[in-house]
Amino acid sequence: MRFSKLFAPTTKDAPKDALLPSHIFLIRGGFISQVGSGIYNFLPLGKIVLDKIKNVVKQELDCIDAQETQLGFITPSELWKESGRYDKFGKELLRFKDRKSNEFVLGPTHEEAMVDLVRSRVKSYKQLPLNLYQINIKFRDEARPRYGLLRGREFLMKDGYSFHEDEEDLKREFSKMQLCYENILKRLGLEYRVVDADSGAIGGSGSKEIMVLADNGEDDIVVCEGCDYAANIEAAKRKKPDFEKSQPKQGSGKIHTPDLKTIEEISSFLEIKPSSMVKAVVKKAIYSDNEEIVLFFIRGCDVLQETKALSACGAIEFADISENELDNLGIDAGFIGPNSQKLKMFVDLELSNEKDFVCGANEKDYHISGFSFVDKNFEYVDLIMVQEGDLCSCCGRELKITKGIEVGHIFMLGDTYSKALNATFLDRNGKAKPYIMGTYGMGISRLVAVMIEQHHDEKGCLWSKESTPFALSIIVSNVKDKEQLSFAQTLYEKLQNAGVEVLLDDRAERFGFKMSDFELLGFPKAVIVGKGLATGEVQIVDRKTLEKTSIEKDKIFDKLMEI
RNA sequence: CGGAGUGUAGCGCAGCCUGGUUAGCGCACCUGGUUUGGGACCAGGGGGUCGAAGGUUCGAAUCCUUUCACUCCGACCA
Repeated sequence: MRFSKLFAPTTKDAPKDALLPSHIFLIRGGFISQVGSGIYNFLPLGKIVLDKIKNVVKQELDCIDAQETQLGFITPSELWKESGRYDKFGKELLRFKDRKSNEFVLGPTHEEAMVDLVRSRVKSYKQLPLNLYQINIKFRDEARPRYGLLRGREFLMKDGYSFHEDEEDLKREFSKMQLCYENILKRLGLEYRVVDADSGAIGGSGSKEIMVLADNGEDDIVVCEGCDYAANIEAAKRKKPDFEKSQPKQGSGKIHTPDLKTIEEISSFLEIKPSSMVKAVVKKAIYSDNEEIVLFFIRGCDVLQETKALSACGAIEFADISENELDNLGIDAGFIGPNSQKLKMFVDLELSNEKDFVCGANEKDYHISGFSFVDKNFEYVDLIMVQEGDLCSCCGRELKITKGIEVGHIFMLGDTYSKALNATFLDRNGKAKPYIMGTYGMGISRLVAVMIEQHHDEKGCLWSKESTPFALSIIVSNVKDKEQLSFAQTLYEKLQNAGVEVLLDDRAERFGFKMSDFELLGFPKAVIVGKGLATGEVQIVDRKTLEKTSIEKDKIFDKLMEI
């Protein structure tokens, strides 16, 4: 490709909306342009990168016998109603009607559509397992699109679905998919972690997220320094710490604590450690058909992890709760305890069988000490947020918290969808049974941004070998110099014939302008054909180090073919 | 969905408070010339229903009302 013909409008200034490096450089380099909130055009350079990443993903998937399909972007609402997600999915699901008033949705994910495709055609265990995927546009009407391609409303995603006769076979496929995803990220040159994840509302028996490490990531992930344990903060576990015990001088029983509501106030008043107290967290849980107040009890020094709390009570979300509402229920905020509680409540797992706590007395201005969980029949679940410095439950080393961007999520779904959609096959005993399913997503357009988020410098992009739009740019320093131009052109044609993806920067611009563009666009290498040519030399520039190496002009072709 | 902000040329902005001929500036763009190893210089030039609708006024980019779009913080994010 000749740069003089390439549609790549680069700019010197960043658009005011762009904050993250990936967003700034993709816009400045003319890779993408914004159409509307969360919707982007891909210009030629962006399209090449997108296709390259797509091809890597496709190649790796085809290697493990997954088969590519393409489902309709627009899905009839019927299917969504059948699975029950039409109402559950919320406002992210864009619904509309056609001219005949038939209802449709823009596909945000395709479990329903894929099950529908398979259910009438796969009726025997002999046809299983089956792994189908597509790489296609998705639309989710996000409440708040942001960060360019990282969180768009319209985006390109690879979504795959596997069908099995039993859980065992699903587990086998799940591990295979994990390896496949890891191979994809290795080929793209990305540093990543596979982390335990919360399965969320989609349910199923287990899920893992593939996180690319990046400072601007939206997710907090917990990683162990000693072993390969890693988890999303929403699902992270820790080794139960050895808490120092402390008792109030007042002894056990009811203690008058006028107007002392917070953990800090009471712990300093009674001269005890927060870890010897029980904290009550009140939430209003919203379900699809009703709502209720739920109490969560955790150790005074801990923090409630909301996602864990949500899955404990099975609610869709938590809403804020006002002092008035508490008053109406006869609850004194600041004095809530687990004892003889009428409301629905959950207790953190680490508190089970522990004793000697100070907690609220369920009476204004009073706390009780000496409270024991021993032999108390509460519902114990993991509720706490892992903090930096907690210890790993696997190896006991320290846990660190770092930022990541979710680029893939793999689920062992089980039969949730196949049951809901009545999708069954005949097993070895001739009995009808719902498929056991897995689902596997990977954000392709998000990966374009992630490449830059992880690999850039202050001047621009740093594309890896598998993702770069061009392997090499030949920069003609002065196109009016006939020698330079003709040497560059000859080299360009030779390289092209040898199958190298090469760009010839033959624009009538000054040297500095072209170098800056090269740095912004981020191809791995450039050859400068300039004034050195008079003495028989050209230069190779390495984008990463920005080092220039002079080389005899007659040896440049062979040298380039080596790299 | 709650809070804040911005819409004036392709991009970045000034003008608005205090209404007054043809609405400015920088970058980009076009023509000619000089230049050519780090985003050149000189000269000339093109490009705007001032987000939209309505109102006040002799007169609106400017004041008022409504509305739309976009951005940021938060909530949310199979």
